[in-house]
Order: sequence, then structure tokens, then C-alpha cells
Amino acid sequence: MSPADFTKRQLEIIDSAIELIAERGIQSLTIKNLARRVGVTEGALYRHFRSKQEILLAILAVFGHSNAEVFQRIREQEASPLKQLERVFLDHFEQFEKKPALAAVIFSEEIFQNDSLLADTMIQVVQNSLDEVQKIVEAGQKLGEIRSDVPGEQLALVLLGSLRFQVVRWHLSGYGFSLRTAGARLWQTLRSMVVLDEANTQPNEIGQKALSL
Amino acid sequence: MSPADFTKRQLEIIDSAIELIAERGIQSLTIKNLARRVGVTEGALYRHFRSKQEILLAILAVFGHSNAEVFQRIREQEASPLKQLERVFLDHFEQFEKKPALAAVIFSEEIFQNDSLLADTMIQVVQNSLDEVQKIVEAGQKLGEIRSDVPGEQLALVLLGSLRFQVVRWHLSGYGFSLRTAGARLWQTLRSMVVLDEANTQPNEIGQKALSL
Amino acid sequence: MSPADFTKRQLEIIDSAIELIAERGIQSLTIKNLARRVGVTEGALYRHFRSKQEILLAILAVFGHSNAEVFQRIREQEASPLKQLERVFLDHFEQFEKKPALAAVIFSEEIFQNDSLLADTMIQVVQNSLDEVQKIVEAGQKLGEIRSDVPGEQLALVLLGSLRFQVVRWHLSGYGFSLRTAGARLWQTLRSMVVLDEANTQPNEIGQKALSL
Amino acid sequence: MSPADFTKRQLEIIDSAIELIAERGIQSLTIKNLARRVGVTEGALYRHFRSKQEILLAILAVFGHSNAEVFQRIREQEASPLKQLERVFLDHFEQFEKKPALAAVIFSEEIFQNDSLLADTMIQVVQNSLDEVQKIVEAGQKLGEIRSDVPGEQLALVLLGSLRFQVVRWHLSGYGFSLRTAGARLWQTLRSMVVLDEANTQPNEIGQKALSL
DNA sequence: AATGAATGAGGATTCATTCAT
DNA sequence: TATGAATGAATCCTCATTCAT
Repeated sequence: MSPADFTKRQLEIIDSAIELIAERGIQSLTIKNLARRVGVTEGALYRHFRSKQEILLAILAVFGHSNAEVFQRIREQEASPLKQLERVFLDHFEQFEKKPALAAVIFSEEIFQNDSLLADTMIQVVQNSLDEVQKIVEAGQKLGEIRSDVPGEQLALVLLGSLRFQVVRWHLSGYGFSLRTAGARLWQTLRSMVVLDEANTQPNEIGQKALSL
Repeated sequence: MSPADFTKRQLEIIDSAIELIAERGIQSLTIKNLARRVGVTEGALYRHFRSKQEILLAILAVFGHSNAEVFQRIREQEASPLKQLERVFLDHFEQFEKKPALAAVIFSEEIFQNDSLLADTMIQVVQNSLDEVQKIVEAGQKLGEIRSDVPGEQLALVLLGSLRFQVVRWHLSGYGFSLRTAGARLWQTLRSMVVLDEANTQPNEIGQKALSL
Repeated sequence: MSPADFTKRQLEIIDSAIELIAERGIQSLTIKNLARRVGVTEGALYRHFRSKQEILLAILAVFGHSNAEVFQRIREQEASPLKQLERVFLDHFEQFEKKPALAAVIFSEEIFQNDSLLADTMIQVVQNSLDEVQKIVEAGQKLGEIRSDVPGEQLALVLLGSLRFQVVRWHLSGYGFSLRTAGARLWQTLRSMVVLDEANTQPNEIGQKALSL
Repeated sequence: MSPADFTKRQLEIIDSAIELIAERGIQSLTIKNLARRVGVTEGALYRHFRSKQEILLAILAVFGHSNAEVFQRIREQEASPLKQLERVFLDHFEQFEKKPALAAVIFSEEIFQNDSLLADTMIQVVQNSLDEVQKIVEAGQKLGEIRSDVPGEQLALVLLGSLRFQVVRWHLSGYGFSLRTAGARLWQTLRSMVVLDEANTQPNEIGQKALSL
């Protein structure tokens, strides 16, 4: 389900829900709190969603869509795979920093676990990102831009795992540091680790290194 | 607080709690469910822990201790940093596979978020692991075994982030694959990515690579 | 807060609460008991009051208002201070006899003690009555109707203390005597004690006294 | 039952209970709190009292005995009735100020209300004090020291009611003023109100008054 | 005498959901 | 569409009491 399928009111509710999660955790995403934030009665929410589960599904849909959008935008740019990966990272971090609420959804895996429909949806969202990253990585491997001594699927795991961990830490710290800055640094690290031969891709740094030796 | 400081009954309760989290998520770690699993009345739990928060703290203590133990064991072996990192990975995965319940705690960040004492404890547990990994990495960097073109702190982030992501996926999949096997594969990947020069550390693979090129 | 500020349902709940206190003591004013008496679920009460404390405050508000009303009515009558005091007594006793539940609130000082907001409100209610009585007394003293050899504040203390004690005893006795009758008798006693010179105000009794000397 | 009939341990428990009531109200007189204060296990209390009710009865017994003692002491002094009344007041206030805990029992009427045995005992304690005061008053009336135009029973009501009210206010204020001082003042007031003719009973003060006029 | 562990009932409060209006 | 009131189940926690040791 794409956000376009939601009514204006529904999107309003989803937004409020995500805000709520971001600010006070999924635990405080109750119908009462949500209704108060939206500015309507609790009962009114049930005009727009049949149950709380449907709201959670909607949140996942929006989260998944937001993720997919990042990849969509990047695919359209037709940059080199490495540049694309860079964008994946920087765009994700930027998006999270702009809307910290979305980052919180990552934490909510737990909630979604109880309900198998929610769990499956969640897994799918994660897997989708993994697949997208893997595709880019494999394109880069084909072009010799990215190391081929490890399977693309594994590289995707490392890349996304690192990304998520950074976001998690940022969230746990109470947004205590600039995710964008920390993310950029992390990308530099990962970049160095996934390219096969620095000489080909970052001639400048090689020069620095030669000097520093 | 070390697990040794807990009474037998307390450890029993903690174990039941971790099981509960593992099987049905933190959401279902209620006093009633916990009491039922332990086989006592709800009130009885309060003779052993003053509050639910104390139980959660105890779980974190056990989790942190279990983590620390892995590092402790490894430090004692005095293997090369790279070998130590390998052990960190394999031992963690092994421990999680033996006690999947513990893996579930990783998910519970959310719950711990509401309560600032719990959140701080959680952050500390995570940070502790990060520090341990970073120390090993930096030792490896000094010995030239591990690449020095990226800060050790960043490498630690990548390593732990990947590890956690794998565990998360394993858990979300309903333990649908062998964590040990998948973990070993992930380690091979990470290993390749953190060593500076394949020639020195994995001569065999170099040969393969030479061929594959 | 005046009773007029409460909704119909709130007043219903307050009334039930006061009844409960009157019949079985404050100890039995539990949410469950209260809900049962009102004829709704426990949760339903929380739509009308945010907490039990709020209910207790509401009771005090009603009690305070009921007290204030007595004084209000009396002030409007513009009778002589002594007549006003008489009315204070008789009206209070009458009101308590009509609504014995209210009398029980006097006992509940204890409950209100734990919560400082409640305690303060309670003290204020008591102090308010004291102030009102004192004002009347001092007016009487100015007119020479009431003895001036003791401070008005002290007389107020004696008057209200006696009144309360009578009510307490009536309540403890299980409403085993007519409060109105006993109250009237008590007033006669107090009346004799606060007037300065019997000759001016109760010429009939003077005759008796002359004899008895 | 006199305090002499209690074992040392029992008296210790009763004392702790009274302290508890004084400090935090009857609501916090739970077996758990009591046991903690005494320094034993909850179960241990049941070696000394069969139930909580028995403990409450014991408290009432001690309270009643303490009251009776005041009257006993006074009867033995064979002072004039008026002097005796003065002592009743001053001694009570002094005793309460020395052991504020006892004052708190006055508040606990509520608790005792639920249980009819406790309620009866409580009533009896109060009635006993009333009777004692009444006896003294009537002796004073016979001697012409105290006004005879109102029944002794009524005067007793006024005297004790005032005394209790003062104690209640002192307690509610958080012991915010000197009960002894306020009590002495209250007595002066009551004294003036119960004597028939100042000239006969307080010649000294008359002198003062003459001077002050 | 005292402990430590347990019980069962009940405490206040919050939850998602329903429904008449 | 929305409200306001209600429900029933669940939340964590405390109570007085019991009992084997």
C-alpha cells in the first residue's frame, strides 16, 4: 500500500503516530495518546482505521515507502554504483535527521513481532532495503568498482547493519549528536572497506597516504 | 551487578523472563505471564524483585555480563587481535544460538527507552561491547594486522553493527536459519574487509583471487 | 471549585462516594466499590475523574461548598450575631442529619493526610469555617452581645470544636440519636457560655439563676 | 486490658505502630511497614499478635490507658475541681506534645469504624474521658466553682470537643505550633467560660483586670 | 521466636474497542 | 464524521495472612 492510497486524515493520523513513537517510544502509541495528538476523540480514529494493527501496518507502509523512495531517487540518477551507495547512506541519514520519527520505527521491531502479519511486513521492508543495496553492490562489483572477493549479499548486510546501528545509537543517545556528520564519517569508513583498490577510486587520498608513510 | 549476586530464585525469574521475551517479545513480559511461567503468584515475584524495573535491570545485567564474559574469555586467550575478533564473532553467535532468548534483549531497546535508568544501562551495555571491540581493533592496527586507514572506533561500529543486524534478522525470521553458519560467513566477509593486505594474512585466498581475476 | 462546575455524572459519582464513606468509612471508598455503586465499570469512572485523588478533592469541594453555603445563607439574613451563631449551629446539624454522608467527611481527615494537596484543601475547609464563625463572634463582641473577655478566635475554636465533637459522636454511635435535638441542646449550652451578661439576653433564665444562687 | 498485660515485645510493636500512625497516618500502618520498623519479619509479628485487629485493639488500649492515667493522677491530687480541669487540659496537651504519635490515634476513628469491635472500643475510650470530665465538672458545680446553669454533661462535651479540635488542628498543621502554648491559651478561654463568676474564683486576676481597666 | 517464601484478594489505573447519539 | 460514554480485560503492585523450616 502506498501513502497515496491513504486519505488526508489517515496520513495525518499516521504522521501523529510516528511522531508519538519518535518522542516517547512505541509504548506510548496508544489510541488515547494518538487521538489527543490528532485532536479528535478516540472513537473517531476508528472511522479511519479499523484497528490499531491497521495503523501500525500503515506506519510500516509509510516507512517502507520512504525507504523505497530513497532507492528510487538514486536509481534514477544513474551515477556510478559507488556514488549510488554513498547517496543511499547520506540520503538515509539526512531523511532520518529531518524526520527522526521515522528512525524510531526501526526500534519498533519488537512490537511488530507479536503479530505475525506485522512481523512479516516488517521483515519485508528490511529485506527490500537489503535487496536494493545488494543490487547496487553487485553492479559495482561487475564494474570492478567494488571488491568482488566477498558476495554482494554479504556486503549489503554489512552496509545496512552499520547504517542501522548508527541510527540506533543516535536515537538511544536522545539525538545527542549530528547523525548527518556521524553518518558521513561512517560512509567514508565503509567506502574504504568496500572498494577493492584505493588507487582506482580515490587517487587523492593515495597521495596523502604516500606522504604520510 | 553480576549474576552471582542474584539468589537462585532470582536467577530462575530472570531466566523465565528472558525466555518469555525470546518467545513472545518484551510486550508479553508482564508480571502475570512471568509469575505463571515461574510457577508462582504475581505477588510472590515481589519478594524477589521490588519492581518490574528491577527485573528488567537484572535482565540487562545478565545480558551485559554474558557479553562481558565473551570478551573476558577472549582477552585471556592472548591470541592475535584478528583471531580475537574472530572469536568475538563466533562466540557471540554461538552464545545466541545456545540461548536465543538473550538475542531478544537486543530488540528490547524500545522498552528500556521509556525509563531513563533502563535506557542508560542499555546504552552502557552496548557501549561496553563497542569499547571492547575497538580495543582489539586498535591492537590489531598497531600490529599492522588490521587496516589503519580508518579509525578503530569506526571499524568497531561496522563490526558490531553487522553482528547485531545478523542477529536481528535471525530473530525476526523466527530462528529460521543457522546463526552459527550465517555468522561464520559474515565473519569471513568482515575479516576480508578489515585486514589491510590480504597477502600477509590469508595467503591461500590470495591464490584463489589471483586465479579469479 | 463549586459543585456547579461538575457534570451531572460527576455529581452522581461524588454523591455515591460520600454515601460510601458515610456507610462504610473512607477505607471502603475504592474505585471498585464506587463504580459498583454508580452502576458502571471501574474504567468508566476515569472518564469523569482523572484519578481517585480528583474524586477526593471533589468531595472536599462539595463539603466545603456545603459549609460555605450555610454561612452564606446566614450572612444574608442580617440577624443579630447571636442569632446568626444559632443558625450556624442548627443549620449545620440539620444539614448533617439530612445528609449524614457529609458528616463522615469530617472523619476522613486521616486519608487526606497522606496526600499533601488533599491535606491542604482539608485544612482550608476547616479554617474557612473557623474564620466565618470568628467574624460573627467578633461582630457580636462589638455589639456587646457576646463576651469580650476572650478573643473571638478562641471562642470560634470552642464553638466549632464542640460542634464537630457532637457530630463525631453522633456518627460513631451509628446515628443512634437525633443530631438535631442534641445539637439544639448543645447550642443552648454554648449560648449561655458566650453571652456576657445573661440579664440582657435571656431574662427568663435570670430568674432561675437568682433562685439557684 | 492494661499495658502491663503486654509483653515487652508486644509493647515494642505497639509503640512502633503508634509512631507509624503519627508519622505517616493510619494508612501506612501495614504489617510490612510495622515489621520493618520493629526490625523483624512480617511473619514474626504474628507470634505476638494474632491479627492486625489485635494490634489496633492494643493501640486503643494503650491510648485509653494513657488517657485514664491522666485522670487517675488528677484524682489523686485532690485539688479543686477547677484546678483539676486545668490539669486535665494541660496534662493532655503536654502528653500529646511529648508523644505526638498518640494524638494521631484520634484521627484513626475512621479505621476503627469498619470493625465493630474496634469501633465499640474506640467509643468507650472517648466516653470514658467524657465521663471523667463530667464527674469533675459536676463536683465543681456542687461547690459553686463551676456554673450550674448548664448540665455538667454538656460542659464536658464542650471542654473535650475543644480540646480534641485543638489537637486535630495541631496535627493537621504538621505540628506547626506549640500545642502546649496554644492549649494553655485555650484553657484560659474555657476557664472563663465555665466559671460562673470570676470574682469568686480568680481574685488575683480580678486585681489585674482592675488595673488594666 | 523468627525467617523466608508464598498466597489470594484486592488496590488504582490504562488498554483497545464499541456504540448510541 | 465525530463525540462521549462505556466495557472488559489487562496493567503493576500491595495487602493481611499462613506455613514449613
